[in-house]
Amino acid sequence: MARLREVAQAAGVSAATVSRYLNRSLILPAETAARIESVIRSLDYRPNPHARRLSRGRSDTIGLVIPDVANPFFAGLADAVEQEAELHGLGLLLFATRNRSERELDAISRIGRTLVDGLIFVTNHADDGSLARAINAERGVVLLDEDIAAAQAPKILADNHNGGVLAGRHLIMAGHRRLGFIGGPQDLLSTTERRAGLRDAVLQAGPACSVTFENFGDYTADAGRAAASRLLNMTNRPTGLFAASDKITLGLLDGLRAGAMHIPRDMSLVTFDDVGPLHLLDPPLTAIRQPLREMARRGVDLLLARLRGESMPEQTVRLPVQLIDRASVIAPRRNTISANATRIRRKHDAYHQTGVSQHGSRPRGHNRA
Amino acid sequence: MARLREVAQAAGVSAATVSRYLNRSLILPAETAARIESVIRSLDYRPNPHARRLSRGRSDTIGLVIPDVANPFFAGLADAVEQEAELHGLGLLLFATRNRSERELDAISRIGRTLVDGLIFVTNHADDGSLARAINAERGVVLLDEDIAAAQAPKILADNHNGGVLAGRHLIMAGHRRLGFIGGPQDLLSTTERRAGLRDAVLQAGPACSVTFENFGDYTADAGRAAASRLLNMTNRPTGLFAASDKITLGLLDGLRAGAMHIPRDMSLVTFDDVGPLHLLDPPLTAIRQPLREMARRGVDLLLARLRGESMPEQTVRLPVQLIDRASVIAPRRNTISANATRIRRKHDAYHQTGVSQHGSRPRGHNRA
DNA sequence: CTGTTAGCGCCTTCAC
DNA sequence: GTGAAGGCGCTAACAG
Repeated sequence: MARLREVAQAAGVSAATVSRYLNRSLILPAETAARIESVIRSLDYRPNPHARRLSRGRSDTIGLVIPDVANPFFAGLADAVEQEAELHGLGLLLFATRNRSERELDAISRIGRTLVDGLIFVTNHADDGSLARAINAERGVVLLDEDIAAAQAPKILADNHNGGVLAGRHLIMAGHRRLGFIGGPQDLLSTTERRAGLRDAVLQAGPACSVTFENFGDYTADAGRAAASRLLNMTNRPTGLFAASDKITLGLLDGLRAGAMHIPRDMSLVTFDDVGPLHLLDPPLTAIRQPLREMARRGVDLLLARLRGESMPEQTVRLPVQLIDRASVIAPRRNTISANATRIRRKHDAYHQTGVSQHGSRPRGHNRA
Repeated sequence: MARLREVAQAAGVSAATVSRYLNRSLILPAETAARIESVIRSLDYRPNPHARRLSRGRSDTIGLVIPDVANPFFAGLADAVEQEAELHGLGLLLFATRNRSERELDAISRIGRTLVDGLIFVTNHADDGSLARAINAERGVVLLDEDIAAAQAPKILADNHNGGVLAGRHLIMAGHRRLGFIGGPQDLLSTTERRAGLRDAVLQAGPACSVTFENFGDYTADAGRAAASRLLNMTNRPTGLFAASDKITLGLLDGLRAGAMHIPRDMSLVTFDDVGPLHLLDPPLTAIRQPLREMARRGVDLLLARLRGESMPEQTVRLPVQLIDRASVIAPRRNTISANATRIRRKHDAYHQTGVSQHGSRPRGHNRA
C-alpha cells in the first residue's frame, strides 16, 4: 500500500507538500498539482487514517450512544444521525447501551482517548449523578431526545410539553372529559413534560375535564400491557388516552385487545413518537410525531460547532412536534359526553391549525429544512 | 493524558515491559505487576488507540454495511451485530448505504486502510459485478442475509427455500389451492429462493394446487401496495398469499385494506422476517421468522476466524427459519375449497411439528444458543 | 511557497 | 526476563 513519501518522491516534491496539498488545498502550481494527482491515482494512494489521527489527535469520527438499536424510535434516530455524519465526512461508531451505565461511561471515556471526537448521546434511564459528572468532564457530548438534568451540555429535545398539550386538546376537542396518561419512567423529563402538557390542556378546558388515570413504567410494551390491565379493572374508565411512546402503545393495544376493548370505539388514543407502522394498525393511530431527522441534524451540527471550538451557550434546543391526525380518536360514547362539550369545542377551534392531517403512510427520505 | 513511558518511568521499568505486560499478559514478578497496575490506576492511563492501531496495522473495529438502519429488519440485524461486536471487544462502525454502490465500495475500501479489520456486509440490490470484484479483492468480508452470487466470501444466509416451503405448506394445509407470491426484486437470491420454496410446496401438493399470482418489486411497502392494487383488479384471486418481507406486507395490508379486503376473511397471508410489531396488527400475522441473533453471531465469529488467519472453506451457512403461527391464515371461503382438501390435509399433518405456535409478543433479549 | 525535521504513542525485533 | 532503538505513516513547526 502506497505511502505519502512514495507519492511525494514519484511526484518530485516533498512529503510535506503533498500532505498540505491534500489537507488544506494549499494552492499549488497547476502543473505540480496535476502531477501529484496522477501519481496518487496510479499508486492508488489513500492516507492511513490511524497515522493521520495519531498525528492530529482526533479521529473525524463521532459516536452514537443509544439504548437499543432494535427499537424503531432509536433506529430512526440512528438512521438520521448516520446520514448527518456521512454528510460531514464523519465516521459513526455505534454504542448500544441497553441502559447499562457502564457502557455509557465507557463510551464517554473514549472521547479522552480521541477514539471519537464527540458523542451524540441518547439515554433512557434516570441518572444517579455519575453520568452527568462524566459528561461534564468532557467537551464533545450532545444530548439528544432525553434530558439529563445535571449534565451541562447542549441538548436537543422535542417539545414534549406541547406534545402533551396537543394530545390533550385533541382528545378534549373530540369530546373527551376523563383522560388517562400512560407514561414512561416518572423520573424522566420526557415523561414529566408530556404529562404536564396533558394536564395543562385539561386545566385549560375547565373543571368538567380531568385526568382520571395515570400509569408510569418503562418505555416498553410490557409497561403498556400493565397499564391496559389496570384500565380493564377500572370501573369508571377514562374515555381518552395519551400514551407517551409508541412502544408503550403497542403493549397497551395488545392488552386492551386481550380484554376485548376496542379502539377507538371504547376508548380513544393518542400516541407519541410516530415511528413504526402505526398508521397500519387498526385503526391507524393518531400520534404526536417527533422530528427525528431534524433532531439529528441539529445535534450533529451543534456537536461539530462545539468541537470546532466555537464558544456557544449551553443551549437547549426545543424542536416542535406535530400532531398527525389519523383514526384512533373519535367522540366518546354518548352517555359520557358532558353537557357543555359544545361550548368548549368552540373555544378551542383555533388549535386545529397547528395539527396536520394525514392518513397515508409517513413520508420518508430527505426532507431537511 | 498519561502515556506509556510515563507509566513505565513511574513504575521503574521500561516502556516495552509495560507494553508487553499489558498486551500479552507477559508473566511478570507479582510485585512488579502490582506496581505497574497501581501506577496505571493512579495516572488513569489508557493506551492511545490510534498509536496502537498504527503500530499494529489493525483497528479492532469491524464495520457493518447495511442498506437502511431505520428498516426494522436491518435494525434488528444491526442490534444483533453490535452485541456480538461488543462481546468480542470490537468497535462497530456503521455504514448505511441506502443501496448506493459507491457507499458500499467506499466501505470495502476502508479495509485496505485498516480503518476496519473487516466488514459484515448486508446488501439489498443486485450487483453489476463491481461489488463482487471489490469483495473478492479483500479478505475480511462476510456476507449476511443476502447473497452476492459472484462474491467469494463466507455467507450467512437464512434457509429461504425452506421458508417458502413452510409458508406454502401452511397455506395448503389450511385448505388453500390458489396461492399468490409477492416477492422482492426478481434478481435477488432471497426472493428467488423463497419463491422456489413456495412452488415446491405447491408441486408437492399435487395438480389441484397452483401459484396463480406473482408480483416482484422492491422490498418496500410501496411494492406491497402495488401488488395489492393488482390483486384487487383480478377476477379469480388467490386465496392464500406469501409475502417475501415484512415491509412488503405492510404496504400490502395498506393497499388491501383500502380496497376493503380483509385478512384473513377474504385472503390468508404468511409474511417473512417477523420483525416489527406484526403480532399486533389486526390480525396478528403468521410469519416465517429469520434468526437474526444467530445470523449475527455466526457472521461475526466467521469474520474473526477469518481475520485470525484460520484457513476455512468459503462456506455458506444456512440458518433455519421458523414458522410462527398466529392468526392471518384460516381456511378459504367454502366455495373455494377443492374436493380433496381433506386428503391432502392428512398427508401433510406431520409438518406441524416443525412450526412454533405463538400468539404473544416475540421474546427479546439474550438467547444465544 | 517549499523542504527538513521532529514528534504523535505504541509495538516489536534485537541484543543483553 | 528486560531495555534500547527503530518504525508504523502522517502532520506541523521551523527554516529557507
